[in-house]
Amino acid sequence: MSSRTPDRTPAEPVTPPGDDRGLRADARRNRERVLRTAQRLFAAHGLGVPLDEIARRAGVGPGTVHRHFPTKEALYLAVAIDRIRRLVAEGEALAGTGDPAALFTLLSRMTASGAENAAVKSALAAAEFDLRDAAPDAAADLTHQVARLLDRARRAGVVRHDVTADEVMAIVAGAFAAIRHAGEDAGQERSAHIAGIILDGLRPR
Amino acid sequence: MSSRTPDRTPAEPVTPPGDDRGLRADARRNRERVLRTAQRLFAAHGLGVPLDEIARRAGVGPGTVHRHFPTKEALYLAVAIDRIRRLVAEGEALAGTGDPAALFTLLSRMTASGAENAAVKSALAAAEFDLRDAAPDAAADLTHQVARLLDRARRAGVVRHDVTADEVMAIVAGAFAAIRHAGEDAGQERSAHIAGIILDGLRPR
Amino acid sequence: MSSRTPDRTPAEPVTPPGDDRGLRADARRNRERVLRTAQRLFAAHGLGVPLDEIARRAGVGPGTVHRHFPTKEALYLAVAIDRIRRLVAEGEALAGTGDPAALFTLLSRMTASGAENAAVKSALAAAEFDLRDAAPDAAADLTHQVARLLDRARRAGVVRHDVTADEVMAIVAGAFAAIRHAGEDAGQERSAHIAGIILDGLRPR
Amino acid sequence: MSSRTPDRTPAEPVTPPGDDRGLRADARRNRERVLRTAQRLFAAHGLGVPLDEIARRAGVGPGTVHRHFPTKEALYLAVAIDRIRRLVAEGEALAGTGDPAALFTLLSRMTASGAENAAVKSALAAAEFDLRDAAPDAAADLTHQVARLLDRARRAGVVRHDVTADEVMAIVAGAFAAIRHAGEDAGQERSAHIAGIILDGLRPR
DNA sequence: TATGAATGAGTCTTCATTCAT
DNA sequence: CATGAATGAAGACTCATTCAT
Repeated sequence: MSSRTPDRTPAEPVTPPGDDRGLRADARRNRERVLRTAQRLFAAHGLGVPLDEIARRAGVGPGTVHRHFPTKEALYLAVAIDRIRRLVAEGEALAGTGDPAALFTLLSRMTASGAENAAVKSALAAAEFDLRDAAPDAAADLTHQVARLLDRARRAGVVRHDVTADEVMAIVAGAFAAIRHAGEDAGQERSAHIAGIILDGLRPR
Repeated sequence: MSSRTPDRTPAEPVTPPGDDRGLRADARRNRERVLRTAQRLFAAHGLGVPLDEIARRAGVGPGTVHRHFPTKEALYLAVAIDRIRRLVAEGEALAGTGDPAALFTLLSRMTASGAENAAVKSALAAAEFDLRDAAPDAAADLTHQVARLLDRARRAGVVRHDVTADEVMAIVAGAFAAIRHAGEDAGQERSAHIAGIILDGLRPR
Repeated sequence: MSSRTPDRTPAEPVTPPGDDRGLRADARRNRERVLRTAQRLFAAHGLGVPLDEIARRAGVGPGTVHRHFPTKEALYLAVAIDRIRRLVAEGEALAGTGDPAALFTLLSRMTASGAENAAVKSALAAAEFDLRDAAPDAAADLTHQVARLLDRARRAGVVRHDVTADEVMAIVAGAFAAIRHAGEDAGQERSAHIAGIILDGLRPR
Repeated sequence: MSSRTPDRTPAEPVTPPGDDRGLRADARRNRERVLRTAQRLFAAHGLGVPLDEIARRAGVGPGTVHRHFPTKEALYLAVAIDRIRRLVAEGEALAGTGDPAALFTLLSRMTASGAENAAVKSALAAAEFDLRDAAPDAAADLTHQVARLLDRARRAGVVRHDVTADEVMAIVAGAFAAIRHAGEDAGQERSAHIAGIILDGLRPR
């Protein structure tokens, strides 16, 4: 590349960056495709999906997967962290509204099923690896976000008092599992119903 | 049982037998050891534990594991079915008491953590294979048992009306996952608390 | 056994003995059943048949097979030697008739298909182990028998002169293989035809 | 070929390609090495040779063998099909010469021993798996080729009339077995002699 | 002695990771 | 940088052989 095109990079970080800053456009596109494909496949078939399969579905070679994610665990992590970042961002936005029931809105969104959340369901519910060990920062951010909303809800009297943010997180993970247990084919409505029942347990008696 | 009815079960083992009737004494002992070891290891480390590891820990050769459980899937199943059988038996006993809240007693027992239930947690929560496909009879028995108790609880007005037996099963699976998510080290009390919150969602508003 | 029944063993060796002299009646019967079953299964499915399968089909436990034939190779050998012994006996009988074409009669009988010879076909044709290494005596006996008949046929001018007994043996092995290649379902007639063509090659031009 | 026809095959490899077209140079080289090693070892020690041994001798890892031949059976097949392809090609060439005795030339070549044919000997003679089931096309091609030459030989009166192409194939298989039976160490001359005697059976009486 | 359960070395196969093209 | 072939350490499973009942 000639020195005539130096003005390209400074404008970059519009979208929340992963670890893909400073990559060539094609490299970034590949990283993104691998990440999305991995989310889809992990969610659908568990963490046992072969990397070669992910590479094939993403339309790249296995070597490319390893260039971006040096080990399989790194790919798990990237998938989970990516989802969590989005949830934290959502929580941030909800916190801005001042709604005392924002906690439930966030939790509902988290459990609202659909392909989008499948990866989180899988990653958290499967518990085959523990996010809190692997990506303490991201997990802490999310828990912290939840803690803020929980605090507010508590002050407004819309949530029971004997529950901690950690427990809320565990219960959300449980809701994921329940939905997943109800079956892939359960449908939005059924899933929402189940999640609703579980979240109802959080309301004051 | 009073000592007045000694002619009923003298030849019968006390615990409900698995598929191990008619085996030689040593074979039954080994089968049992493998099954227990598998429960423990699956619960602790997921379904990915090598069979050779299970064999080693059970103090037998890998061939012995295969004699009793021809494939790894057969071992998963045997573990899960064994646990479910016990739950069904518990449900049977509770049904006999006439307590209208027996449903919650059973669910609490199901979720009551401890090594004993760890395998069910793992087997159901992981959902890496679906019991309802693999052992329809055992799963149906359990659901049926739950349905009976749910019906009674409904008539007594101690459970919300908009929930089905299948949904209760899903919610229990969710509670397993939540407990598991809370961590191996969470302790009985904490686990019971989380399960309690989730089950509270089932009570009438 | 009391000393009052010492007259039993001397009368034994009426049928050509295997290695089963001095066995109890039931033990001998088991040995025989294993041998026949092995012949049948080796012929039908090759030397790879599991010993457990042979045991099961013979209606005995695997331990019993090993009592009589300490290794699998010992069983191969016993099967092959048994067949060869019978062929040598047949050759002996034919040699007594004085028929100059007795060689062809023997060879035809050897190739005459049917279950009876299947084991030899397998054992010789497969050549997965070499009889001449493993049971030099039996093989030498048979070759020697063939040599005698070959010599006589030669003197009568009914066989080509440029062929040795070893080559005749090889050609017979070839005929076995040809019949086997023609298919299990070929039928007596077809098999005889093929064997006939091959043996015709031995006649003087 | 004279130098006057250079425009026919410039871009074509000389040996008929297997399924290795379009492979990278190193991949093709490895595939070839595995194939040749497998031919050699199958011929020398039967189909029971461990894949790991083949890999080791070929100087590749076991995974590489599986990349090219996903199962062991696929490797058997590839070996056998490769040999048959060459024989069909030879038959094709011989058919072009117009020689009425071309059948015998082809059969002699087929039976001509040496390392080259060892694999076919093994594959056909062992009959542990049936080519006609596994690779009907290749086997049919060869039989068809033989049928053509047989027909021509019959019209020229150099072969007996009561023999079919299938029987010729069986007899060739028998000749393989006979040669093999005569021993690895028999030498070209001895092998040719035995094969000659067997093929003589095909000539008119 | 017969049985059949147990053993454990050995087999095929998979797949995360490395490296030549 | 991307590709995809190669690697090789496991993993599930088989089966000849041994040994307790």
